[in-house]
Amino acid sequence: MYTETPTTGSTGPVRASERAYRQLRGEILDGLLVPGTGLLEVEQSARIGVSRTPLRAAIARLIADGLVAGRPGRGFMVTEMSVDSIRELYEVRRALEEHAARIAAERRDPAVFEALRAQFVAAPELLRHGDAGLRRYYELIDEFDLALDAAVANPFLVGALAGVRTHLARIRRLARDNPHRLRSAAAEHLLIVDAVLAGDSSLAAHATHVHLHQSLTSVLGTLGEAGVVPAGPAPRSAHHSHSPN
Amino acid sequence: MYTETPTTGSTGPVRASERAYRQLRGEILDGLLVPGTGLLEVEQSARIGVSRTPLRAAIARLIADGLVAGRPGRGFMVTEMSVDSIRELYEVRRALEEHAARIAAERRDPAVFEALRAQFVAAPELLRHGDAGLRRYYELIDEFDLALDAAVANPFLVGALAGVRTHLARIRRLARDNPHRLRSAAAEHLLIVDAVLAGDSSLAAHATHVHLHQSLTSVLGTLGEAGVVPAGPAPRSAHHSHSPN
DNA sequence: CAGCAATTCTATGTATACATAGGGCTTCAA
DNA sequence: TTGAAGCCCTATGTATACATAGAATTGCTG
Repeated sequence: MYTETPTTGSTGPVRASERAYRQLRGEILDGLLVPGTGLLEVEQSARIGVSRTPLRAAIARLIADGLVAGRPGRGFMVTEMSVDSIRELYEVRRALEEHAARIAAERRDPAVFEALRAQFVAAPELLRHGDAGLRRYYELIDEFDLALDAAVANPFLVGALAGVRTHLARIRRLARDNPHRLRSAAAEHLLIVDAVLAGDSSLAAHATHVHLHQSLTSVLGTLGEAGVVPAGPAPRSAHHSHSPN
Repeated sequence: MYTETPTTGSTGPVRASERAYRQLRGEILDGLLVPGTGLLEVEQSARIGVSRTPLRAAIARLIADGLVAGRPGRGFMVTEMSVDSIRELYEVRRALEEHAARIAAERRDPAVFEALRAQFVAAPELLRHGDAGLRRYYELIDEFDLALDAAVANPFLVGALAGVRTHLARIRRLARDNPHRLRSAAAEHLLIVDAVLAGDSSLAAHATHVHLHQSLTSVLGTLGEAGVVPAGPAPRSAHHSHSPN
């Protein structure tokens, strides 16, 4: 309460670069900044209300996240999400999440996954409660991811998964899940949770594989119906591509 | 010798931030900047010969790479490499490289891996030629990695692997490989190449698993002999940990 | 009318000056 | 002597002014 806002609560760091980063990232993930949009430093810094310096820091982080690509001389651009890149993303996601599920089954805290299990059992009911239920369902997915992260207890793996999930958020927005798919997904999640609870690492990995296969199939199906860019020139270099040598 | 050379050829971008990034990254990977070293902006910018602005950009990239961690208020620090973090790194590395090997076996260009095969067959001979041979051997490993990257043709996976390999370079420096281990490693690589050539994705994955297991065992053995930090407080967050929400 | 080249304009890259926050040290009091 | 409180100093965070490179446009020439 020393500044202007009384008590913002948990929003501790009010650094300008942090604000710029969160706003731009949110807008890209929400699709407000359409892929291909050129990000001009002066324009964006004026819009967000920060100087060019913190905005450059924000853009640097977005480039590291793979959400923004810098053209050689001319400006920056929100990266595209082609169907090919979605396939590629799921390829990495499978590798990481299968491994994470396998490890989680070995190291999990039973109490946490018992609680998750109960919620996934109730998920189909949840999905009958319109938009609010849908939001709650996605929160449940986030809790599941967090529980998995805590179980694997591996900063490298968690970091890699975080990078994948970033791009996943963009895809989730493109492909509007239908209720039927969501109910199936809940059942698949339940199986994974059960496997983790039982300490069955092999089943956890295979169930994750199946779930991601179904998820990708659904996403590609939705995108096939709608008019999404069918192939695209591929988003050069997903993560940071600063090759030092 | 990079500064005043008239035409360095392929080294196009002479941006100050790029120079600072490469120099700092190289020094961290080579162990010149000991883990735990505090990086002061003014000090480093004066030493490297750039202003604070490009140096901050360089540090931002190093943070994204996981080589540098920023303390809340007070400065930056070269991240530690504990034995635990090495185990964690190899856990991710196994997941990614097994998957990459599996995919490479399906999509590889036979000619490329034929050439690699010949070189790995000749590797044991190479390792009898002292330091020059050793350098050539490591170049061969790099060629192998590049061939794998080209075969998987997945920017996301390649990017994730690049991140892992960055940290691996630091470990490689800590754990001086003995000639016996290198000969075994060459044989293991040969098996992987053969599996990829044969299009046997399952064998490629399993051979990679075995190779990485042996590699980790060797590294941990070497570190056990020498006096390396046995556990450490774990390097908080390997990759970027800017949680937006 | 088409192609090439020079110029200009724009947006990034860099440097520096200023604001601010956090930590360490000193000093005073109990 | 020890504890705490306040001051100072240092290092990061931010803003702005300047340099520079690349691209598009426009004009000229064949």
